[in-house]
Amino acid sequence: MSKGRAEPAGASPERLTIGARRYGAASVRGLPFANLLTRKEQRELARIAETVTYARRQSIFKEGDRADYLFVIEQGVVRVSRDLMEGERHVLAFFRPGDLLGLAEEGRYINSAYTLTAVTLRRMHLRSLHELLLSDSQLQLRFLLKAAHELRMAQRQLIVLTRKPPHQRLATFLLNFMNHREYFSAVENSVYLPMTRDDIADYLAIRPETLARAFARLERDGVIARFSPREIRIRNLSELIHLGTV
Amino acid sequence: MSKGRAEPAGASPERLTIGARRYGAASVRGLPFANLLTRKEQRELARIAETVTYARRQSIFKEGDRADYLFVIEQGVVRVSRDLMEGERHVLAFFRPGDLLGLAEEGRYINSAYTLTAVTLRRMHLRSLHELLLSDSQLQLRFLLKAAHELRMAQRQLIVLTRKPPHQRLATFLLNFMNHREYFSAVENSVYLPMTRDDIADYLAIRPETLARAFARLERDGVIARFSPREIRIRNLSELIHLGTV
DNA sequence: CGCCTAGTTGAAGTGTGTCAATGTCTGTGG
DNA sequence: CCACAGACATTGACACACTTCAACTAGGCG
Repeated sequence: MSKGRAEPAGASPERLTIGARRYGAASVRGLPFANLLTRKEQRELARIAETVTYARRQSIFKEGDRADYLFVIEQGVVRVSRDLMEGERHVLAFFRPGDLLGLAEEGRYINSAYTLTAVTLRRMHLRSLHELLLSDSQLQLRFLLKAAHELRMAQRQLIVLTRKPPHQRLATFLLNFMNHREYFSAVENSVYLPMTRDDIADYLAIRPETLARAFARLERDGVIARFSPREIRIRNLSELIHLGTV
Repeated sequence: MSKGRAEPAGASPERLTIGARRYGAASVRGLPFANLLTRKEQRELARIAETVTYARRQSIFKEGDRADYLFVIEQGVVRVSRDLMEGERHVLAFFRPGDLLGLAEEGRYINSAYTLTAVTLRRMHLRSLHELLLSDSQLQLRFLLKAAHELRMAQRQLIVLTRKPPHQRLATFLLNFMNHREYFSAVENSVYLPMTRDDIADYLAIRPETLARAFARLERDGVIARFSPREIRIRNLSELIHLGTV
């Protein structure tokens, strides 16, 4: 069964092996995602994009850095966060393949981006992207729809974080991750979480201790089981959905 | 001085008189707003837009309604909210002139919109807007930038609502309103709030009682003074900024 | 002028934050 | 491959802030 180890440091990010169970490959095409790029649009972008790779646990950019590029994630998971006063930190999102990275204001990134796994990105100079979007309005519409999608997600998250108790925030979070093949094994009914408890706590706007109690509660109520801190088995999906649906 | 009365029910929304003090006229052009439309772009939009007006305290649309139109606010204030379980409600925004109204998903509005004052809107059929945006990529870029702006605001709000105590959320809220000529009188240093305490509480994700205590605290600390529930005088701006800046 | 709604204030309950200690994993080096 | 160190995660006890429940006040509209 599961040995409960974390993902191997040198592993290719598209194949994460958890115990004996293999988590499927990530692919930009074929993900159950709204607003993804068509092949033609990807080719268009490829003309102005260059591929860059980052190792695990590296900073891509920090808030306040000059924003020269917009990134599209090809592979891996990126943590997007903002620093608050006195070492506090808010995690705004965990971005995965297909997501757009690099929200800026007045030429500066407003968030920091950090790789949780090895990551492959396509980056585009804002200047050339600007030109391309003006010349290809179908492509631009994709970006607009993607932005609208992000806006809906942000509003959703706002409601979850301000109105739901910790165990329901956690339920919502787990459901989110179950929607992504790379980190959900349907055979074992288990989710692999590629981030630490501190990351999740900062994402759900609670303390790590409170998060631990939320995990304990879901486990006590038979909703989940914990193999290891990062591998969670779903034991009662309908109850999880009941708790986690906004 | 101020008679502390609420805005007159039949008043034209572009001139709100508070006591002896007159609050300036609202205008789409000239507002200190990023991402506003140029005159040329407004003419473009005008071709497919029709002007509609709503009286005060009316529903424009409800969440779940078929989304046929996107709205641009010309005059007045619109409350955007989402219903939660059991009569609870979250207010996502108070929209003013220049704001885009009508975020939808799968052909349905995801929020409800309600007028707090008399409101003038321009509404555009999504179908014709879709066409227009594809044919005018400069205009589409405006919409994209506006969406990015909304996204930044949502992230900001997320941090305020999850990390700041009630009196600081209130400070942030008051500062927001001070940025808008229609509701801020520089001469008297006073802000007029066109919504009820319940609206503000639902926006700040606190109970009305907690909001009342937050008002009391800012007043006790000499930051504000209350003429009437809806008219607030700013007594210590730098402290308000200190408290309310994210 | 009086009723009804909106707003404020007080007192008690509850859940999350905080502080501290213990337990457990992970990734390193031998 | 194994063992160990340090980071990560969990659990318990207590404090405090917001919520809840209730009473009271004030303002606006009929």
